[in-house]
Amino acid sequence: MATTAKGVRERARAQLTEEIKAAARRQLAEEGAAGLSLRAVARELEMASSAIYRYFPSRDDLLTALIVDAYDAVGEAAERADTAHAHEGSVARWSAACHAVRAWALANPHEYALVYGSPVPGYRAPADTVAPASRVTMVLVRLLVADAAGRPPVPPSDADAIDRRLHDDALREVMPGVAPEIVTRSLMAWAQLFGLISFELFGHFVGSVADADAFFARAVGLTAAFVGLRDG
Amino acid sequence: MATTAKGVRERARAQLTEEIKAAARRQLAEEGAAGLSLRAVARELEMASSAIYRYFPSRDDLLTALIVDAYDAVGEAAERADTAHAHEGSVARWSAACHAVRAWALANPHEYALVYGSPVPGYRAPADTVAPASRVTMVLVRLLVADAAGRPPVPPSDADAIDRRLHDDALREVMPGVAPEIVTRSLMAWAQLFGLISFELFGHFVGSVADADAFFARAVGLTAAFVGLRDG
DNA sequence: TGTACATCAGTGAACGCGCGTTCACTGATGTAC
DNA sequence: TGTACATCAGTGAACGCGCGTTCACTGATGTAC
Repeated sequence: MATTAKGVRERARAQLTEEIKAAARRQLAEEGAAGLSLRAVARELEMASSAIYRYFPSRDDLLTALIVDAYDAVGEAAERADTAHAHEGSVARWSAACHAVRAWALANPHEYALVYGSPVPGYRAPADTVAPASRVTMVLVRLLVADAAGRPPVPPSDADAIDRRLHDDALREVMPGVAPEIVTRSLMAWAQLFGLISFELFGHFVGSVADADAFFARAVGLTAAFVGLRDG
Repeated sequence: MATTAKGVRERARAQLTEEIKAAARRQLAEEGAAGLSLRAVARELEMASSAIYRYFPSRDDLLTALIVDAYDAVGEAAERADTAHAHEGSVARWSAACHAVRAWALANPHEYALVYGSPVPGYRAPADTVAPASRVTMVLVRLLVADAAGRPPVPPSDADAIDRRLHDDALREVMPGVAPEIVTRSLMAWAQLFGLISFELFGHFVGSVADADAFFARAVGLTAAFVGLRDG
C-alpha cells in the first residue's frame, strides 16, 4: 500500500516530467533553443511558471534533458537499424544505420539542430551528455571493427604512422584491428554523414540536389566503399 | 563642393553602418544570432537605440546584412586562395580553397555558425543571400570544371543516368564536361568540407581527433582523390 | 487502525531586467535659386 | 555669395511585452508509531 501510493506519486512525477519535456520540444520547433522559455512551457501546460522548478532546477537543466533525449533518440534509431540488419553484409548495415540517422533527423529537425547545429550560446554541456552523444558513433565503430575482424589483416605500412598520429587514444582503443587509414576515412565519413544531413535540413542543397532521398542513398553507398566496406 | 559635402555625409553613413555591423558581430559572439539585440548594439556604440533605425529598418535586416557579409567573407577567402594557387595543380588548388574556408571559420566561428549552423528561428533569408552563399561553391565548381577540361573526356556509361537524376539542372549547367558521378562526389565532398569544419568547431571531434590541423589536411587530400583530382 | 507529523506539488505575487519599435522633437548638413 | 527651405541623423520618452527566478503560502499525499 505504502509502496503503491509512493509509486503513484512517482509515476505522476515521471509523467509530468515527460509532459514538460514534450512541451519544451514543441517550443523548440517554434523558437529554437535560444528561445526556449520556461514560462511558455508552463503556459502550455496550464500551470504556474514557478511549478516547473519542482521538476527542473533551471532552464539550462531542461535544455540538458532535451539534449540527452535527442542524443538517445538518434542513437537508439541507429542501434535499432543496425540490429535489424545484423545478419546482413557490412554495406547493408552501414547503409541502414546512416538512413536511420537521416530519417530521425528529418522527423525531428529541431532536435537535430539542437545537438548537431550551432551550440546554444551561453550553454555549457555537462558531462551527462557525452555518453548519449557517442551512441551513433559507436554503431558505426562496431560495424567497422566487426568488418575488419572478418577479413585478412592488412599488413602494416609506413603511412600508418601518419594516420595514427591524427587519432585520439580513446578512438584507437575502440577500433582495434582497423587499419589507421580506415580510421581516418571513418572519421571523414562520420563527419560527412552529418554534413549531408545538415546541408539537406538547413537548405544548402537547394539548387544543387534534385532528389534528396536518392542522392543520400547514392552518397551512403559511395561512402561505404570509401571506408573500405564491401559485400560478400 | 556640393558633391564633396554630400560625399562626407555618405561616407559618415557608410562608416557608421560598418560600425553597427561590427558591434553586432561582437554581440553574435557572446549571445548568438537569436540573442542579437539592437539595444545592446546601440549601447555599445553609445547612441540611442532608436538611432539604429536610421541604418537598418529592423533587427532582421541587420541580421541579413551580417549573413551576407559572412558569406561574402568566406567566399572571398576561398576565391583568394584559389587565385593565389591558380598556376598550380588541381589538388593544390582544391586543398588551398578548403584550407582557406576552414581558416576563415576558425577565425570567425560565430559568423560561421550564423550561416552554416542551425537556421535562426523565425528568420527567413531573403533572396539577397543566395548569390553570396554560392561563392565558395563556385570556387570548387570552377576548379572541377577546369580539371575535367584538361583531361581526356570520360566515355559515357549507363550509370551516368542514375547520377544525373540526382542533380538539379542549375548545378549541371555550371558543371559542363564533368562526369555525373564526379558531380555526385563533388556534392558529397562539399557537404563533407562543412561537416568536418562544423564537427571541429562545435566540439564533436573531442575524444576522436587528436591533431585537428593535420587531420583536416589529410582529409582534404583524401577528398581530392575522392572527386578524381590528381596532380601532374 | 488511527493519529501526528513530515514531505511534496503546485500557487500567485513579486523582483529586476531587457527587448523591438514608434513618435514627436531638435539641430545640423545639404540644395536651389 | 547669401538666403530660404528641405533633408537627414540622432534624441529621449514611451508603448506593451516577455523573461528567469525567488518566496511564503496552501493543501494534498505519504510515513512512523
